Amino acid sequence: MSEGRFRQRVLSTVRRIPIGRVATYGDIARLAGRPRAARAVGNIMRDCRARDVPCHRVIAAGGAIGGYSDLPVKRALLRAEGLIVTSTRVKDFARKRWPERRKRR
DNA sequence: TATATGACAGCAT
DNA sequence: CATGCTGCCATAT
Repeated sequence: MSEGRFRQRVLSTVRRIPIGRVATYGDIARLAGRPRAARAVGNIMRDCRARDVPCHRVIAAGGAIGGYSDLPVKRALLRAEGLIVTSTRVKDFARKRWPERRKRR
Protein backbone atom coordinates (compact mmCIF):
# COMPACT_ATOMS: atom_id res chain seq x y z
CA MET A 1 0.00 0.00 0.00
CA SER A 2 1.04 3.61 0.33
CA GLU A 3 4.61 4.17 1.25
CA GLY A 4 6.10 7.24 2.75
CA ARG A 5 6.31 8.17 6.33
CA PHE A 6 5.45 11.73 5.50
CA ARG A 7 2.44 10.56 3.60
CA GLN A 8 1.09 8.74 6.61
CA ARG A 9 1.59 11.76 8.79
CA VAL A 10 -0.21 13.94 6.29
CA LEU A 11 -3.17 11.60 6.07
CA SER A 12 -3.57 11.32 9.81
CA THR A 13 -3.35 15.09 10.14
CA VAL A 14 -5.99 15.69 7.49
CA ARG A 15 -8.23 13.18 9.22
CA ARG A 16 -8.23 15.46 12.23
CA ILE A 17 -9.59 18.54 10.47
CA PRO A 18 -13.03 19.14 12.05
CA ILE A 19 -16.19 19.30 9.97
CA GLY A 20 -16.77 22.82 8.75
CA ARG A 21 -13.15 23.83 9.14
CA VAL A 22 -10.32 24.03 6.61
CA ALA A 23 -6.53 23.98 6.50
CA THR A 24 -4.11 24.95 3.77
CA TYR A 25 -1.64 22.63 2.12
CA GLY A 26 1.04 24.59 3.90
CA ASP A 27 -0.72 24.17 7.25
CA ILE A 28 -0.83 20.42 6.79
CA ALA A 29 2.81 20.32 5.78
CA ARG A 30 3.72 22.22 8.91
CA LEU A 31 1.59 20.06 11.19
CA ALA A 32 3.05 16.97 9.56
CA GLY A 33 6.53 18.17 10.37
CA ARG A 34 7.74 19.50 7.01
CA PRO A 35 6.91 23.26 6.94
CA ARG A 36 7.96 23.68 3.33
CA ALA A 37 6.47 20.59 1.83
CA ALA A 38 3.15 22.14 0.83
CA ARG A 39 3.65 21.03 -2.70
CA ALA A 40 4.31 17.48 -1.63
CA VAL A 41 1.08 17.58 0.38
CA GLY A 42 -0.76 18.47 -2.79
CA ASN A 43 0.72 15.47 -4.51
CA ILE A 44 -0.46 13.29 -1.68
CA MET A 45 -3.96 14.78 -1.78
CA ARG A 46 -4.05 14.01 -5.47
CA ASP A 47 -4.54 10.31 -4.72
CA CYS A 48 -6.80 10.74 -1.74
CA ARG A 49 -9.25 7.95 -2.30
CA ALA A 50 -9.62 6.98 1.35
CA ARG A 51 -13.12 8.01 2.39
CA ASP A 52 -12.09 8.74 5.96
CA VAL A 53 -9.72 11.44 4.75
CA PRO A 54 -11.57 14.76 4.27
CA CYS A 55 -9.27 16.00 1.53
CA HIS A 56 -11.86 18.59 0.48
CA ARG A 57 -11.04 20.49 3.67
CA VAL A 58 -7.52 21.12 2.43
CA ILE A 59 -7.38 24.34 0.48
CA ALA A 60 -4.77 26.76 -0.81
CA ALA A 61 -3.09 29.70 0.88
CA GLY A 62 -5.18 32.72 1.73
CA GLY A 63 -8.45 30.83 1.51
CA ALA A 64 -8.33 30.06 -2.19
CA ILE A 65 -10.15 26.87 -3.12
CA GLY A 66 -7.07 25.15 -4.43
CA GLY A 67 -7.21 21.96 -6.39
CA TYR A 68 -9.34 18.84 -6.44
CA SER A 69 -10.22 16.18 -8.93
CA ASP A 70 -13.57 17.90 -9.37
CA LEU A 71 -13.80 21.45 -8.07
CA PRO A 72 -17.62 21.74 -8.18
CA VAL A 73 -17.74 18.71 -5.91
CA LYS A 74 -15.21 20.26 -3.54
CA ARG A 75 -17.33 23.39 -3.26
CA ALA A 76 -20.44 21.33 -2.67
CA LEU A 77 -18.82 19.29 0.07
CA LEU A 78 -17.58 22.41 1.83
CA ARG A 79 -20.95 24.11 1.55
CA ALA A 80 -22.60 21.01 2.90
CA GLU A 81 -20.52 21.54 6.02
CA GLY A 82 -21.83 25.04 6.42
CA LEU A 83 -19.06 27.01 4.76
CA ILE A 84 -19.76 29.82 2.38
CA VAL A 85 -17.77 29.25 -0.78
CA THR A 86 -17.47 31.56 -3.76
CA SER A 87 -16.21 30.34 -7.10
CA THR A 88 -12.64 30.82 -5.97
CA ARG A 89 -12.46 31.03 -2.20
CA VAL A 90 -13.76 30.06 1.19
CA LYS A 91 -15.39 33.02 2.82
CA ASP A 92 -14.29 34.10 6.25
CA PHE A 93 -11.29 31.87 5.86
CA ALA A 94 -9.39 33.30 8.80
CA ARG A 95 -12.11 32.14 11.17
CA LYS A 96 -12.69 28.77 9.59
CA ARG A 97 -9.05 27.88 9.43
CA TRP A 98 -7.85 24.99 11.55
CA PRO A 99 -6.18 24.64 13.94
CA GLU A 100 -6.62 27.78 16.00
CA ARG A 101 -3.60 29.98 15.40
CA ARG A 102 -1.48 30.74 18.37
CA LYS A 103 -1.84 34.32 19.36
CA ARG A 104 1.41 36.14 19.27
CA ARG A 105 2.98 36.63 22.42
C1' DT B 1 21.93 7.89 -7.63
C1' DA B 2 19.41 10.95 -10.90
C1' DT B 3 15.39 13.03 -13.13
C1' DA B 4 10.52 14.12 -13.58
C1' DT B 5 6.19 15.42 -11.49
C1' DG B 6 2.73 18.35 -9.46
C1' DA B 7 -4.67 19.56 -5.67
C1' DC B 8 1.65 24.60 -3.33
C1' DA B 9 3.54 29.35 -1.52
C1' DG B 10 5.24 33.79 -2.07
C1' DC B 11 6.84 37.44 -4.63
C1' DA B 12 7.44 40.16 -8.87
C1' DT B 13 5.33 42.19 -12.81
C1' DC C 1 -6.74 40.95 -9.93
C1' DA C 2 -4.11 37.78 -13.31
C1' DT C 3 0.33 35.71 -14.88
C1' DG C 4 4.55 33.97 -14.47
C1' DC C 5 8.62 32.44 -12.12
C1' DT C 6 11.41 30.53 -8.38
C1' DG C 7 12.02 27.86 -4.38
C1' DC C 8 10.76 23.58 -2.10
C1' DC C 9 9.73 18.55 -1.54
C1' DA C 10 8.09 13.80 -1.05
C1' DT C 11 7.42 10.14 -4.50
C1' DA C 12 7.55 7.48 -8.58
C1' DT C 13 10.42 5.95 -12.39
